[in-house]
Amino acid sequence: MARGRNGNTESVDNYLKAILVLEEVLPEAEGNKGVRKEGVAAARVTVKALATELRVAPASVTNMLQKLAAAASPMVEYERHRGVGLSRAGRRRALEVVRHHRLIETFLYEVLDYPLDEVHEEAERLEHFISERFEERIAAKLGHPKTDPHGHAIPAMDGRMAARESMTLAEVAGGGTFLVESVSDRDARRLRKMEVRGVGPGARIEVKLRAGAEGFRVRAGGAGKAFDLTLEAARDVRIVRPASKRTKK
Amino acid sequence: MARGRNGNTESVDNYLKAILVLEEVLPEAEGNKGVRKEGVAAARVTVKALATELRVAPASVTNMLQKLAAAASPMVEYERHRGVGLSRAGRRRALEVVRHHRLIETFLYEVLDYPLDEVHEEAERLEHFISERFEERIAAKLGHPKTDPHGHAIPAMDGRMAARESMTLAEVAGGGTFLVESVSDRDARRLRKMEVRGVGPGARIEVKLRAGAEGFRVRAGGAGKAFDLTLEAARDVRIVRPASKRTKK
DNA sequence: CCTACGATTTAGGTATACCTAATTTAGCGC
DNA sequence: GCGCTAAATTAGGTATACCTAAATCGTAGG
Repeated sequence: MARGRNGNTESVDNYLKAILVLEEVLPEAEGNKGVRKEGVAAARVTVKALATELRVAPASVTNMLQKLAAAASPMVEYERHRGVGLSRAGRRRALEVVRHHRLIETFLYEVLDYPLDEVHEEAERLEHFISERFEERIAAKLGHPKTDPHGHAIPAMDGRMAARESMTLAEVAGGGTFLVESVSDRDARRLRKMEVRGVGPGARIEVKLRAGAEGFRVRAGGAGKAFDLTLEAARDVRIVRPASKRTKK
Repeated sequence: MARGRNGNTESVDNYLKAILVLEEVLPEAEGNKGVRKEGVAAARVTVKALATELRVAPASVTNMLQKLAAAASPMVEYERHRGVGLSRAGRRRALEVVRHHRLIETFLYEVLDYPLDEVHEEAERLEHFISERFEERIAAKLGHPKTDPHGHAIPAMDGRMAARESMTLAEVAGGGTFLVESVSDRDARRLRKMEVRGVGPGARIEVKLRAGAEGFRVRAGGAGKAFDLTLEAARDVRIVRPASKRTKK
């Protein structure tokens, strides 16, 4: 039970969202070393990746995918043993849920003065249950923002979203000065840590490779103290290359 | 699945809320003609009444009550064939859900500029999913309001709620002038109709018994046009007796 | 080419929350 | 005190979304 405003259950929406995330991330993630067979549309998402992302047993994923793919107008393209991708309708819905999530986060932060590291959890729950009206009203109240407080782009109503030219901090080869585009909201502790150190969207950071160990040494905006980031953590920070004058709110 | 912020499912919360409503309404409703056996604590809510309120089959209610009553610390006092009542814990939770509902309604109306007749539906869904933090933040934003936009009292955090001295319009014997305390939000059409006619919380209305038919002829605040209300509709309007200077926001 | 391993799927089970149909119970009128 | 009826309960079934354990598939390495 427990259906969101549209006809999907909360579970289904979560599967769609997870597929979207994994589809977008795959071409950059390791384990898929840039080699993509020509002609093949988009990287297919594996059952295992979905199971991990959703913290669910692989068998549960297979079951759900079979059901989704069997629907009248499926949200998902699925072939046994060959992974899944979103159909056009599925992508539309997934982007709508992401839009909800990011608008809610922005709203909690801007209007309800939530601490930055608490917005994600609340948005994760509410994203499934708000109506179109609610979405529209908070978007209007916020002046139709383009990004959420973590720096992530908010998809437009029609599902379009600004393409990103950014890279993750983990991909930085030599070090240098960068502008922070976004910081992942998935780990609240890490997020708070970064926030305290002055690393947030729009911040200018200096990055050095860490001598000896893996990872980076980072100093924010001149003001902050330098601190270390593991490779793992660096993967959660997206940066823009040349530290131009470009400013993000 | 789909649990609200506490451990209850959405369904369980809805049962608790329904029991609360029926417990409070019973002593005034017909079919229970004021005769209550002395000593008996509170009117017990029947399975049938719950089934009707929740739009669910009676068998489903029996099942659910058995499960609720069998819990470690039950939210409900239930004996086969003798109806249900809320336990202390159950009443606390039910009042919390009502508090959520009414705060959300107020928030949607005041902050997000919802039309009055749309707040109920949205609140009905969201009340189960907001966190304590969300509740606290909107209450603060609104200045800890005492009533929602329909004129219903908002329970305090500790579950206490202003006792009401009001009566329903349906109980008016002869007619006269009254102050509107509240208008039920359960029927959006009716609510909109009343709003257009100027009948809302705080309004002063003149009431006459309708000649011939059942029901009432009502005129709001001198300004509005007179119109008819069925007995049914009159039961959804609560009024305060002497039309004193008392003002409600 | 063929095998072994990891990924995937199938089979069978749990819990929630509904349903309908059949049965039982309470209590009223006579 | 009996029977009748409405209310309540039991019995058995559905759908969702999980789970574990047991098969099976695909493919990379030998």
